[in-house]
Amino acid sequence: MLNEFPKSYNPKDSEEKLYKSWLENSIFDTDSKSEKPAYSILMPPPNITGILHFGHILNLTIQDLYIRRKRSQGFESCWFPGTDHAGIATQARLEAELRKENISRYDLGREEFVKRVWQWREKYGGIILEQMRKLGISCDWNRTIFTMDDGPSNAVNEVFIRLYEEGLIYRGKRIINWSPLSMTALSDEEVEFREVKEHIYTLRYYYEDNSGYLMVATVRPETIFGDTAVAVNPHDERYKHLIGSKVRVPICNRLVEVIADEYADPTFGTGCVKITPAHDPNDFMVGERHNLEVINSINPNGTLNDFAGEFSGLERFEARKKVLAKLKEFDLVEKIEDYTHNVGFSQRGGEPVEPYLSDQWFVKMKPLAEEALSAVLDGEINFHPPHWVKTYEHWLSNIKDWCISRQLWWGHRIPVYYAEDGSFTAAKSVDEARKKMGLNENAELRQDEDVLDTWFSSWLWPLTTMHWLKDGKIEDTEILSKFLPTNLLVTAPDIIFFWVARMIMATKHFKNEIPFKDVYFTSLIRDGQGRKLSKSLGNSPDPLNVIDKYGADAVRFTMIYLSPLGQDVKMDVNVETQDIPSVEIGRNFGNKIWNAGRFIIMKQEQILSDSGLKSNSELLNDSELTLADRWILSRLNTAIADIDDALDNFRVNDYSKILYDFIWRDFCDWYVEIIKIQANNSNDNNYKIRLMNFAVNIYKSILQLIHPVMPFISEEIWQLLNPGSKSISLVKINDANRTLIDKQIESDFELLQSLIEEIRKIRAASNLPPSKKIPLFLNCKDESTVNYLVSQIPVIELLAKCSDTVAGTSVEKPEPAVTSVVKEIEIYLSIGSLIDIDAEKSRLNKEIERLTSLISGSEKKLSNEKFVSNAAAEIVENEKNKLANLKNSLEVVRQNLIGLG
RNA sequence: GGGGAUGUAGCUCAGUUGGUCUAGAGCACCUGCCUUACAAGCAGGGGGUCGGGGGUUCGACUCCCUCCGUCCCCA
Repeated sequence: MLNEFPKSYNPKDSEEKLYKSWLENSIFDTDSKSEKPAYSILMPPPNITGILHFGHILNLTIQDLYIRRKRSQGFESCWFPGTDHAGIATQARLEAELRKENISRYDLGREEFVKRVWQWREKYGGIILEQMRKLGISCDWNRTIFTMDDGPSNAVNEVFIRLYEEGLIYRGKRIINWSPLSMTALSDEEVEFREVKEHIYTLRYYYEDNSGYLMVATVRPETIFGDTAVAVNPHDERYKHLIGSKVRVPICNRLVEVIADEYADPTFGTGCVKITPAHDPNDFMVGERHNLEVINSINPNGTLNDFAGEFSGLERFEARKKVLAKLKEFDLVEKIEDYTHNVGFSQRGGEPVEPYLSDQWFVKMKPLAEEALSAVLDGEINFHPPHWVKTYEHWLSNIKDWCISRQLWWGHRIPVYYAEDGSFTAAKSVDEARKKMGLNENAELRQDEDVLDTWFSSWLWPLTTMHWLKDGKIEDTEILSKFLPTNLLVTAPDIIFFWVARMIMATKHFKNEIPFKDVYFTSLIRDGQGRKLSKSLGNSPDPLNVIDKYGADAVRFTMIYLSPLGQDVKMDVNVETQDIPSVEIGRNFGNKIWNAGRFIIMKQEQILSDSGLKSNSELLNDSELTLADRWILSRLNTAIADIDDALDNFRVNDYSKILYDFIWRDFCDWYVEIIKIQANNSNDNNYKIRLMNFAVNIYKSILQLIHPVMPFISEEIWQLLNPGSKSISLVKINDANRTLIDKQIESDFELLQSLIEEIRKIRAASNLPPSKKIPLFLNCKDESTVNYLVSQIPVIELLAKCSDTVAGTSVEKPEPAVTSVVKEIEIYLSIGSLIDIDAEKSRLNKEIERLTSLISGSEKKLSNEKFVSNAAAEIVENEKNKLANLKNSLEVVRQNLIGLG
């Protein structure tokens, strides 16, 4: 037995073995034909280039917690896993590999390149899912999908075509966010704004007749080659006379008109602003209003083009320096000032994005946004914490069209076909396109070169995971009718727009259904200094190492324990050792549970072997239940009810604290100690067996309660207690039995606890060694208290290290003694010569001081007529009782002090 | 500039509709214990004018105003 139950829990021995057995026993598999009520969660698909980080750990733990809990409550509990293809990241990964071979994707050609990406994906794309298994998560792996699989791809095509036909997808020439590094368009959401310290340059734009110049301020002098006007505000008196005249763009000497437009802010800079329609979204709009020429002077890779003359081919920031030098050379710079402003950076490559004029595909968002907004505002979908609703509402109310085309090769190629005359249509195939366009079957058609934004497939996740339009036709699958809407989505708030909002849009629009009922936005993980975990700061340990050191259960529990709803999680990170020491909380707790189990099992076996009796499953009779037995039943059921409440309201952090306090404080510190007493004080072996069966039952409930967050250790011990059982998660968990919750018993027990704690305190204050048993005298106010305490003498004596207890209503104080009073029970410890009179006097004096100040506070309150007349009768009554109690205690302490001489 | 969150013990946080006793817990710190489930443990202790100021109220950590600090999102 001891082999099976080492002194401390070793997760390494259990985790791999148990996970394997769960898979072998198909514990996580689900059946859409099941009669059981459904519960489902969609896993936010990690991308195939991803590796596990602490954000995932928190996120996955919360999902697994709910899935496992619902499974044990008898639901058909299905967690849908999968991965997304991450267009830009994956393509970049492969291009980096190709660079090592000294080739580019153009050398390979599109078809070959895509083939290589698939090969890469086969090899590495599942790594993150493998890593996730180390955490013990219980998703239905049979249902794993990948956004580039045929099913999801068919759905993407179908959706694109439908939206196109509804007029919700259109092609347009617009200024979009361009990534010069990835050489593709980005959506607005993929751009991050950061404050950057730069300069503002005031340049001289000479009048046509060179009689003077206009001062024009710009932060981007390298874009002058695209200037096609200078704007002033129509109400700006300084420049009114110049409107309609021409000025000379520095260096290139092109003449451009001075135009009047409200966009020019008279209070900013000189009040004159150069207009470069191809390189600034605001300028573009000015250009449209004034019908200006649009000159694109920058190449897709961020270098200047031939419009820049001698600067052609220079990278944009390099070009800025060179252009500036030239401007200075010609004395065209009026002044240079420091200037701090916001610059957009690509979330992917990290480089500043280039506002870029190009043909792209867009989704018209307004009509989709309206449905999505009302689903949340009307309470069909609930956000936790609810304050995210405001963010959501703000975004949807100010929504702009979504740029969905990407100039990449890896992704869903846009299902649009162009004829030679430039006309085009969206279709599932060339043939269908020809038919739609009324062309003969030999007509040459060219498919759009671009692919779709990865999120254009992710937003269909609630549908594609359930095989909607897998074949392009069937919209109502058995899975959908069973599991949609899903119950819960757990995600980081930074993808609320990218993904959450768009899934609501798509599911509403295409299926007229909500994708999920509740959305839990997880906390951000930060280090001890409040910084985000990041590779470059080196404060982001590999979760797999941490799991390896402490065990998956410890990591899971600690994360939940440290993560309050709606607030960031701070975890101390030791950068040198790449350790997270606070995971000890979870490890220690796991070990505590382990040892409590170890004790109960060992005790049970010891009783059986000592008595020679056979084990049975008889429990304690009602009449045999002691106060402590009833108390632990009451506490257990209180804990179950509280846990239900916490989890129903998405307070996972409370759930972990309820468990921690109940298991450690109530069960281990008090109940297990009392079991020892109850077992040792009885000669009835059959009673002892019943007692231990009773304790084991409580303990099994504990395992079931802890299982959602600590699946491995709970399963491991469950197997020891129930040899042959397939899994703890297949055993239905009981609801709270509220008839066993007894507040009177709890308060009786609290009196016992207070008494024991008070005795321990005065023992400690008198430096009495724990090994020394002290005779105890208790003087009580009434007979019922005496009777109650007498019944608890074995417990008091053992837990407070006392002996020869005398309890009564007129117990004399022994001399010399250390003394105290708690809840109107006078306590005397007869310690003879061990007493330190001076120390005892000073302790009592301190106590008198404390009580006196409390009494004066209470008296003041009660002498306030307004308090007595305004406050609720119950409150006043309580205050009076409190005062009486304090006065009584004070009197006792005073007498005790006098007694010391 | 707009919106949101947050400020309670050295650190991380609880504190439910204002009165429950004397503001709690974990970690850290100090003291004493290998009390045969657990030293990854047990028992005890010190430590807070609840960010500052004002207001409402008999009574404010809790409600209102204002200021200050920190963080996030959007423009």
